[in-house]
Amino acid sequence: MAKPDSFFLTTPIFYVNDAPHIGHAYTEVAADVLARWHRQAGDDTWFLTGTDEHGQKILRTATANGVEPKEWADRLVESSWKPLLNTINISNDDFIRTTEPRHEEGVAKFLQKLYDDGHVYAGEFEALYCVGCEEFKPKSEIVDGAGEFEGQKVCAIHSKPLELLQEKNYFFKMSAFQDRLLALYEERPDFVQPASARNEVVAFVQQGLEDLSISRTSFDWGIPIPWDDAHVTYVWFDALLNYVTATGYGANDEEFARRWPGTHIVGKDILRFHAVIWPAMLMAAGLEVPDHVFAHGWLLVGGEKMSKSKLTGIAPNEITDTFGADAFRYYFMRAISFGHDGSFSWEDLAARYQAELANGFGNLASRVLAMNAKYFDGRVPEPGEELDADRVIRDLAASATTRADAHIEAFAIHESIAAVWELVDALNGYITEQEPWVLAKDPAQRDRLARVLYTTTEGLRVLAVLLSPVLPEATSKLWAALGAEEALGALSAQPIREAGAWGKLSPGTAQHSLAVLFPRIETETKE
RNA sequence: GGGGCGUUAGCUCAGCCGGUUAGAGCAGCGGACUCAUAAUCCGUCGGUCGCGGGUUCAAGUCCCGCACGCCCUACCA
Repeated sequence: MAKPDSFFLTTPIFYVNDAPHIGHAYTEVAADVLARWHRQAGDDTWFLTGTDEHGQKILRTATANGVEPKEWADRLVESSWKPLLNTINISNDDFIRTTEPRHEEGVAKFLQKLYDDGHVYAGEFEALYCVGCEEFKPKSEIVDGAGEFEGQKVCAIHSKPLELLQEKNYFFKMSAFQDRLLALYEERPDFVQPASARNEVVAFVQQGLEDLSISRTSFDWGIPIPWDDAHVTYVWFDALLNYVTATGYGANDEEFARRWPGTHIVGKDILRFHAVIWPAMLMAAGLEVPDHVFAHGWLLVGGEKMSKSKLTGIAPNEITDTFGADAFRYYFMRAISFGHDGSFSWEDLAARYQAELANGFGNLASRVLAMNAKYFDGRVPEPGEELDADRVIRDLAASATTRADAHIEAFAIHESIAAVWELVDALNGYITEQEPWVLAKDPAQRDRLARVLYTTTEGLRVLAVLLSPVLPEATSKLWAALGAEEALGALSAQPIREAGAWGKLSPGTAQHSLAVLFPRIETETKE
């Protein structure tokens, strides 16, 4: 059992053959925000991501490009996937590739363990095979034939009849875990989240589980089955194991005990692998099941699921080139209820950037620092007596911090940001009501002016900390401008759950000029 | 075929176990203010809560039916 404050978070590993699009980036950002929050809260955080590099598809494209599959994977990892993490500012602690020795050795150990314990047997895998595709087809790619193939099953891609073939495979006795899985979902209602995802999983398992074919012989780009090297491991079985092979399974017991079990963030399209197959595998191996499996929704573009085949796929840098990584992160985390499908549109992105980031938060920072510079020589003012209006802000800072943390704990990232944003809005309103520029004209109101600006400055300090997991770049600039870097140390070292405690910035602290955090972006003319 | 989800202001969405005149943000309109990235603040316009029945003193909120959209119904990562 990992320590109570252990927080091990994962994303699915990228299938290297894909082209990165905002769906991949969305998963990464969500996980990154959670990881950054927990890390800054002082939890023993470990954030893992990586790449899935085996399987027939990769072998095929590599061959088509005239290179070895490993070389092909190397190329894609370096040219596409690692740069993606950079583009959106992901703070992963580790990056595992399924072609690394630590993974291949771990998978072999895991398989051998299951085999030795009688969870694996040799059997016949019978399925419909497409000669055109040169592979067995999943049900989703099998359709009823028409015309001359009326009454037959045909390949969805080639529209040609499929052949029923057998292949000797090793099977994992997943069916034996049906009752234990159902008991798991029952006893731990938050194991699969959100509830809608849990319901689907329960309904699925209740229909009855079949055993899972976990080896292939028709190609060799994969991890060999330890006791029979004529077979390679089925890619999903291989891929899921990255979560434990990256944290020391079978190699570093201390590290493994420290990290596992973890929490998985996945897209709802691969929920079943993580909420059914994966826990069954772990049970068979005598390991703990994950803490949570959280399925997020899809990004909808024009009301449809985003996909590259429909030309709705958008590369993350198309957005970050114009709006920046912070805006990318903020937009998807704020505008979409985490766990639900969400609509993406350029109009909405641009509108929120303008209204919320530029006019709301960015401008707030500008006006406060400008007044400190103008009225207090660029230093944190020595505050006068606190009045009710000031106390309201202080209380809100504390309550927003508490609520934001609770929402993160519940994977409600959008709610967390909304709670923090109440402080942004309240500060803008407070400034307008207190009219510091009027106070500044009356020497008798000097203390009052100082209190008002002290309140807003502390408010900014709280915001910088609370928003740093979502807006790492902008908050870092703000932190430096507040003078907090010298006075309080690095932003990333500020305990986030205590951000709302008032009075951290001492009067007299020297501040610095702040470059515009979110510059206005000229509205593009639509063609 | 079976199962599940969704349908609330122009747009994107909140509305928990049914209970005062259905909410937010954005967009629109009017006003205030000037510290600030022509930004902020206030006010205001705007909804047959998909349709039809039913239960109830009371339904967006529970039940039944219908329409439209989407998802799942096992080995594509």
